[in-house]
Amino acid sequence: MDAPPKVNSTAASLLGFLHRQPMTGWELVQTARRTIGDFWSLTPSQVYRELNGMAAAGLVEAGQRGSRERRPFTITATGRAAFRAWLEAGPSEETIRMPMLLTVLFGEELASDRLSAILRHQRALHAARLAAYEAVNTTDDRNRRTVYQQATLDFGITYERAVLAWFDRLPRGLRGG
Amino acid sequence: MDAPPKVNSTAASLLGFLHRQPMTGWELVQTARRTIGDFWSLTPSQVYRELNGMAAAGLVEAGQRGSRERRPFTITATGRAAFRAWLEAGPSEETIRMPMLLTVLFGEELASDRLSAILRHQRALHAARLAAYEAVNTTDDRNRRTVYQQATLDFGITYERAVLAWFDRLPRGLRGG
DNA sequence: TAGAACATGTAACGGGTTACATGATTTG
DNA sequence: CAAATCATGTAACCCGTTACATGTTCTA
Repeated sequence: MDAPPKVNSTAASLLGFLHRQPMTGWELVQTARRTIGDFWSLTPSQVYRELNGMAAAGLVEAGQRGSRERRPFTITATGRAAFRAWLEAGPSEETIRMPMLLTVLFGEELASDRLSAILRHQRALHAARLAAYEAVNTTDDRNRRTVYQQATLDFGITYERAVLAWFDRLPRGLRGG
Repeated sequence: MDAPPKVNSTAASLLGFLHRQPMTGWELVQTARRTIGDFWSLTPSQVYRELNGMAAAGLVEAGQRGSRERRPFTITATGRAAFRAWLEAGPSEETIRMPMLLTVLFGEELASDRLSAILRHQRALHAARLAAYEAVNTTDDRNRRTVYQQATLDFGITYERAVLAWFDRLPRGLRGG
């Protein structure tokens, strides 16, 4: 009857990965980078801290230390319940923070060639990200991805294409010569 | 020769607004919500804390308290230098955090009608945001907006349209219905 | 004139970021 | 075998969020 402890999205994601098998902190870092890194950033520090916190709260259990101080964590029944509660609650509200748009908004204070140089650089970063997504999308075997994984990849591609289209529709004054 | 103190994007934005005239914390909150609120969230608490910090660092100066404990802040020469340094440096790297995509990725753990209900709700939120942007774009006098303001508005519209298109291309299993 | 909304803050917490430490393993 | 890199963490800081307090002005 006790409600399971509330977890944040980072902790919940770790619990999600631990459903399949026990993992060490490092393995979780790698898994997270690979599977959610494109839309949910995290650092090793966070992972180790969350694991300690979740162990204290009984959501995971630490196993025996192996070589190199490596310590596998196993999800508990409480951990599964906490993950499920987080998932059922639906996504928390998206907080949009776009540093580039701050630069654009205050752009009149900048020399116009400096602003357009900054924007061209930003465009290149987005173009590179799009290329990476499309490479994965076309090269890798599609059947290796679940519909859920494919949906997140599609989001990335759709987003980056839209951003590039925005760059290319900027007035000349901002886009540069 | 002394490098100006480094400021974060929130503090820098406040300095940007203070270029025109001295403002109180509350006025800054309103101005920020109105002009950058769509792509840079901030709370009154942050504003008051940043103002105190910047006053201690000599970037702004607090004026006489007026009625209702109201206290106007004026930007200093150091403050202008710090703002300029922040602006010249270009935007910090965008950290993308999309809680909704976490829900999608772990979606196979959810009952499929629950997932599609969540996604339909999210779609409605984005549709509402797009409608609000487009209302501003078509109703308000375009000549009241600088090219910089128009560019950020265009970004919002482009982004929300792309997100809606993504929703509408999801496989039936995720979209429901 | 009582209650609502406005305006101005402080305090505490949560969690993301950065810096640092240290032993294990790999590689030149 | 020395240097680089891997792996595992701790500590401190920064800053966004939430909760709370309090006086002021407006409105029914």
